[in-house]
Amino acid sequence: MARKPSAERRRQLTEAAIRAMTRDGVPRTTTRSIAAEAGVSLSVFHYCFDSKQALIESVITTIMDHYVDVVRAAIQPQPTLQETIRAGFRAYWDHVAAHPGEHMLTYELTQYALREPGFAHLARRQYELYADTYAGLLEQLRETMGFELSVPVPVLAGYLATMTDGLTLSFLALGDEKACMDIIDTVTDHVASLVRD
Amino acid sequence: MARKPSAERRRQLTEAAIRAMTRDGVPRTTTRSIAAEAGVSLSVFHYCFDSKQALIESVITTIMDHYVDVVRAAIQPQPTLQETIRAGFRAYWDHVAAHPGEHMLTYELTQYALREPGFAHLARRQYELYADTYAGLLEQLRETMGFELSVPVPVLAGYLATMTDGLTLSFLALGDEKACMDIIDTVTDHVASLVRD
DNA sequence: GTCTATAGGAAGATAGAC
DNA sequence: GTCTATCTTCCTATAGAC
Repeated sequence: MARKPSAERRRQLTEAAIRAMTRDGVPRTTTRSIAAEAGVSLSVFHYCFDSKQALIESVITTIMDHYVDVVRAAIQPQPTLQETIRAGFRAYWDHVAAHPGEHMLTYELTQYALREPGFAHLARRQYELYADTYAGLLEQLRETMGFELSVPVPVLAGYLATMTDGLTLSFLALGDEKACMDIIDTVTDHVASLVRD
Repeated sequence: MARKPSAERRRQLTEAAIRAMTRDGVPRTTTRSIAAEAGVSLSVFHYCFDSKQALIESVITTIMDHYVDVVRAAIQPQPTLQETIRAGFRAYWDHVAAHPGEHMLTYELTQYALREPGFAHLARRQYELYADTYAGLLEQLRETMGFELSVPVPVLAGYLATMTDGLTLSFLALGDEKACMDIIDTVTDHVASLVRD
């Protein structure tokens, strides 16, 4: 195999791990299967990462960045807040339907982080990031569109983040897209009712 | 060890498995640790269950029954729908705060069921049960209190189930009880606004 | 039904040559 | 930096005596 600098190998192994975990689930993904997916031998793995734990930490931070990009890309300002929320949910939803395994993986990694001693801060950061991303977008919309909310921005952001999370999980378990759309409609109507011009 | 009928041993092992999984997480719980927790030898385990998979199926169905009991016990009719929802969330919340590990376990088992071939129906049944439980309670309240809703009962039930699920996960990751209460207040206000006498 | 003992394999991590 | 070969440990599951 061609010699590569360690940093690039680490990226390569992290991406391979994400593919393997998406396909097989976190508990069934072994260092061997990751090395095979990356096309390198097992000892290359341990040359680049001190342990499997160290790789998983790299996977978690990488996945989190991907996830925030998805949410950020989904939310594009529309004429009204209600339309923005609805379009945002819809765009996010297309991503979930197209890549369910990736979203399932985020839940598995959250569970892993909550169980593994010393990893709890990663789960916390993940959920803070969700809420902060929504809060930033709401704040931005509030300024450009000039409306007021009858609920503090951080509370509404937490509400939307929680809703997104619950809906995704429900869809992964039930696969009932229509039920999710009905709920999204209820939520968007609710958000619209919180706007005061 | 005293001889016991197989059915009782199965119950004993299932309860021991739930304790071990709550403590150690699903992936780290081995047949050995379960047998040890139950105070029996490893071969007793395999005498009662064909495989580890068979035991986990027993664990999932048992946990689901427990969970529905918790939700059902939490929701007691109050003078108004809003108060009922609020009191229900609060009672459910006390259970989550008192037994976070148990609730974390339900998510781990959902993930397990979604990944394991032939177990997907268990995850689906679990989420159907959540929604059906809420729908039954809403229907019951609607009849005894005589109100109408501007949203179909199944949709509102799905909304509440999704919200419960998302909130629980958020609490497990962040541990921010106040943020959850703020969101619950927003939700209860929302539900109240859907009532038409 | 319950036990001890063990088969048989797969996991994470390392050794040492190149 | 990368390889093959191996160490050590732990797993699920079974065999066979009592």
